[in-house]
Amino acid sequence: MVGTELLDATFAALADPTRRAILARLAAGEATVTELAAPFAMSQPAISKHLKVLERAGLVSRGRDAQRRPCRLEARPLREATAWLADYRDYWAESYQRLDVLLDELQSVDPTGTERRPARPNGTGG
Amino acid sequence: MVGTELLDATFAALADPTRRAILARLAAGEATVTELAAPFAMSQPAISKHLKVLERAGLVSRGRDAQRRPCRLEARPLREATAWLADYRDYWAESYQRLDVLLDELQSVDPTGTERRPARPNGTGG
DNA sequence: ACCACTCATAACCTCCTGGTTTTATAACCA
DNA sequence: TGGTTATAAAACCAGGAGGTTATGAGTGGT
Repeated sequence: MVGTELLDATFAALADPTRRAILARLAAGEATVTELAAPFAMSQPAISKHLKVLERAGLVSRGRDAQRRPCRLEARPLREATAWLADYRDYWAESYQRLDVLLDELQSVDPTGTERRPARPNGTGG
Repeated sequence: MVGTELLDATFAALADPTRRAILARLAAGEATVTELAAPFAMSQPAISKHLKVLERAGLVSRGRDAQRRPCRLEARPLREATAWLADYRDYWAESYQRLDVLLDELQSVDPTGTERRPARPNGTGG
C-alpha cells in the first residue's frame, strides 16, 4: 500500500507551476539552487522553500559539491502518481464510453420524456 | 499549450485524499452529493466544497435529476495530467539509468577519487 | 399549500502556503 | 583571519484551503 500521504505530497508538489518548472529544468540534469532560482522572478529563499516541498515529496534529492547543494530528480514518486492517474484515467475513459452508449440507448427506448441527463456533450474523442 | 492553470487546478484537486476518494467512488458510476458524503466523517457542505474544487478543475461535471445533482467524472483533465507526468517520468527514468551507468563508468575509469560533479546527462531535451 | 429532501451559500475559524526581508551557517579563497 | 559565495533559517505577512454551523433555495410528494 502506497500510503496516501506520499500521493498527497506528490500531487501537492506538482500543483505549483514554479515547482513544475523546477522539475522540468531538473529533467535536463542536476542543478544548484542558484541555477534553479535564476530564471524566476523571486527570491532565493522562495526557491529553497519550493525545493524543500519537492524534497519532502521525495521528488528531488540533494548532493553536496563544496558550498553547492545540487538537486537531482527522484523518479520513484512520479511512478506512483502516474500509476494512480493512469489507472483511474483508463477506467474512467472506459466507463464513459459505456455510459455514453448506455444513455443513448436508454433515451431511444424510453420516450416518456423524463428529463434524464442528455448524454454528455462531447465525450471520449481523443 | 495547455495553460498551466488547468494543470495547477488538476494536481491541486488530486492532492487531497478526500477528493481522490470521491473520484475513486465516482469511477464506479454517477453519485449524488449525499451518496458521496456518506462514507466520510465530515459535513455535507465540506463535500460540496470538495466537489466545487473538482468541478473547477474540470474533473467532474454535474447533471440534474430532480433535487439531486448527480456528479460524474470528466476524464479530459486527467489525460493532460497523465500526459505531463508520464512524459517527464519517462524522461527522468531514462536520465537516471544513463546517469547511473555513467557514474559507474566514471568511477571505474577515474580511480583518483577526485570528487567531481557527476557530469549531467546531456540536457537539451525537448 | 405545506413539508421533507437535497444541495448550495454565508459567515466564521484555524492552519498552511507562498512570498518577502534579514540574518545565520558553511565552505572556499586570499 | 577575514571576505565572498551558496544556501538555509527566522520572523513576518496576506491570502487561500479545509473544516464547522446555520440558513436559504429548488424540487417532489402528499
